[in-house]
Amino acid sequence: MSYKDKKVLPIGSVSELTGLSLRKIRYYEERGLILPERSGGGTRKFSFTDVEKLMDIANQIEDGMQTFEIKKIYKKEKQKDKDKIRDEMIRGQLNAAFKMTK
Amino acid sequence: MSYKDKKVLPIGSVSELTGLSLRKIRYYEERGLILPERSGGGTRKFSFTDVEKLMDIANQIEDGMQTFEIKKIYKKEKQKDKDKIRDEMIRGQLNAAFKMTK
DNA sequence: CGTGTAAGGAATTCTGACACG
DNA sequence: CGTGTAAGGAATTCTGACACG
Repeated sequence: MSYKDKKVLPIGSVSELTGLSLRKIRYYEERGLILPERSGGGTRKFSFTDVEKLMDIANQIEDGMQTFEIKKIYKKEKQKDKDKIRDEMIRGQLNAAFKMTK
Repeated sequence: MSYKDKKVLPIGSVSELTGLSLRKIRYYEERGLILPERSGGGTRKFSFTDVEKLMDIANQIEDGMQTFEIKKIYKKEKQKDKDKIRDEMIRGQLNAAFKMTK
C-alpha cells in the first residue's frame, strides 16, 4: 500500500485540499461514499485517495447527481474490479492447466 | 508538488507512521531537522517527505549521531542540490549560446 | 544532549439537532 | 436532499518546565 492509501489526514486538511466544508465531507461519509478510518478517540482519518474521490464526488454533485446514484456507480466500478481479478485468476488457472497437458 | 510534499499530516499520524514519540518529533523540529508548517491555530502539519526524513533521523540518532551533526549533513545535501541546479542552468545557457553561433 | 512526563490552555473534531427547501 | 449553523463535550495538540543524565 502506497502513501496515497494511508488513512492519516484529519478532516481539516481534507477540507483544505478539496475545498469542501466539513459538513459536506461528513455527509458524504454518512451516505457511504467514503470510508475514513477512526482514531482511538474517534477522529476521522482520510487518505489521499479519499481526497481524490471527494473531488470526483463534488463534481458529480455539481452536475446534479444524487448521493445514492454516485454510490451506485462506485459499487458498479468496484464490482468491475472484482470481475477483472476473477477473470485474471481463471485465466491463470487455465494457463497452468494447459501447460500441464504439454 | 506531489502528495508526498503536501504539509497535511497531524503530529499524531506522523507518530504512528514513524513510531517516534510526540516529544521526539517536536524536539527534532526544535533542532531544525524538520520544518513542518503550522495551521492558523498553530498545530503542526507534516508531509510524507517529513515522515521519511524522520525515519532517517531516527536511524542516525540510533547510530549515536547528534542532532547538530545530522543537521550539518542535511545542509550539505541541500547545497549539493543547489550546485546541481546551478550547473544545469549554466550548461543550458552555454548550450543556447553555442547554438546561436551556428 | 535527548527524552519522558505532568500541567493548563487552546485548537480541532465529534455528534445530534434545528433550519431551509 | 444536501448543507449551514450553534451547542456542548471529547480528543488532539501546544508550550514551557522539571527531571535525569
